[in-house]
Amino acid sequence: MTPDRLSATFSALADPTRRAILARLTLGEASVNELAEPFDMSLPAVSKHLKVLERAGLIARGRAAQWRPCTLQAGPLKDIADWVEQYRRFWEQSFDRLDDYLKELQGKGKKHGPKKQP
Amino acid sequence: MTPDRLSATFSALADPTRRAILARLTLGEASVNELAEPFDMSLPAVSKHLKVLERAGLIARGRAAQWRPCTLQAGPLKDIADWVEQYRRFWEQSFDRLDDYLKELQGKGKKHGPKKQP
DNA sequence: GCTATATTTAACCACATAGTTATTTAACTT
DNA sequence: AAGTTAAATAACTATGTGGTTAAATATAGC
Repeated sequence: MTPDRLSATFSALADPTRRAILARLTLGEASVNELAEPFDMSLPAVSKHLKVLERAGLIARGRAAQWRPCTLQAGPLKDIADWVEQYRRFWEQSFDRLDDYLKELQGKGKKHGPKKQP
Repeated sequence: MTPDRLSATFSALADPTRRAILARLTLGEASVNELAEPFDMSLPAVSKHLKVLERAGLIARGRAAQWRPCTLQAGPLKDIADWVEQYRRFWEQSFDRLDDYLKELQGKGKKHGPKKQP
């Protein structure tokens, strides 16, 4: 089965090495050797990570002599942002509940705090 | 190695079945059977997906008689939102460039369109 | 054409993932 | 106690992932 784009993007982001590569690319394009330099890992391993990022549409690769400079392509990240945005009210709601709880702890003197079902 | 929380979250979200389960849980808590119903998949398979979601902190499981109602826990999704937000300027920049390009195509008569650095 | 540099590909290994069916555990019902 | 329902676990299979080392490819420079 060909995995959907969103799955491919989440999957690509589920690895700290790949996220670090993306972070590096926010500073500008870089060669494979430059990208590999910070990692205690062979070059082919990094090359594989780049292939995953490329297939997810998160990087593009140019050609300049024997170098293949990589550049960040943030399009799929917008998809992630849009997807997760659907859930915003749920985590804000959680914080609201925590907030309510803390307020209740502080205001012990008050009756009972708000109830959901009276 | 114990994978970091962000990796675990991205990894959990990289599967369309699990994302569908989370979507279902936005409507309220549900039993394992209820969650499994839409999928052409055995119950143990769904049970495994739930375990992945639970270990990523994306759901919590209660107890009510022989049912284990699942509820959405959106906390880790905020981490995703915060992480991806770092990259917003990059996808907006891409759209800006596309926008500039379209404007340039339309306004052929005008001098050169607005420059970033004057 | 030869050699050095940059990168990819091939072949392999260990382990994780996503699914299956069969069995087991837990709690309710009668 | 026996049976039913809900869910998890066990045991297994197939495939994917992340890493390795060694070999192949592509380009630049002499």
